Amino acid sequence: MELRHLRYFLAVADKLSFTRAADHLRVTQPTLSHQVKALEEEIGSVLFDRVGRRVYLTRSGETLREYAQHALNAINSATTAISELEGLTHGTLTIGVFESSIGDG
Amino acid sequence: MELRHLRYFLAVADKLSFTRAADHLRVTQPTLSHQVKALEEEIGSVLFDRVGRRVYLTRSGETLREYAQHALNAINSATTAISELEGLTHGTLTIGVFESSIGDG
DNA sequence: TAAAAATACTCCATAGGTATTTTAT
DNA sequence: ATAAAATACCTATGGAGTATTTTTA
Repeated sequence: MELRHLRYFLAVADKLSFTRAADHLRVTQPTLSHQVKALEEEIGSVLFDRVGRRVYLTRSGETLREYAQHALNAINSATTAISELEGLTHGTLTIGVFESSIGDG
Repeated sequence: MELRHLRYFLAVADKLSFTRAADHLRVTQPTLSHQVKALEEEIGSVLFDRVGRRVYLTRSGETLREYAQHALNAINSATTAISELEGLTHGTLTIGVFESSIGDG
């Protein structure tokens, strides 16, 4: 399982449509269908009921949706936190320049 | 970013050694070095200080370690929860068979 | 000089695309 | 007849490997 699978799965769970989710993700519908199917096969559980053209989450799908959202939230938090760390480093450097300019005049 | 990056990163963070982490993950050391470097470039932050042969986590690395562990824990919880759902389905079927055998004898 | 990380390259597995078919409205 | 998902097939990106170099303890 990779984050790609979770991102694709969540888009379909959100739109309840492979076509609209694919459009949103800027990938093609067959790519999305294939990746979601691969995920279902890997975890050994069907995530969506394909009833005609309509798509619904199964119990497994609803369960995965919650945990997958938590996982992606954690990753977003990580990148934000690291950006802030990097930002602080820049901030410190900027203050150093500012202070030396005070000493000069 | 993919889960592979996080799994590899966490292994190095745990062992503080690319060689031993690679051995643990059953991949080669160059593969691991390359993937960790790709992760560092993607998030725009160095995750490990390579001091000679020694490897230490940077502040960014320590930060990512926490969030990455949360993300992977969520995914483990998801697969466990879904397995239990699938297990329950099996259990229900088994009970059905048991009940019909009571009716017959 | 030995041990570990980085680099250079090669290969192939697979993500993603196009074309088409299937299936319900 | 139409719209959406599935399937078949193809391409090419990049993940992973082998060989080697660099570095330092």
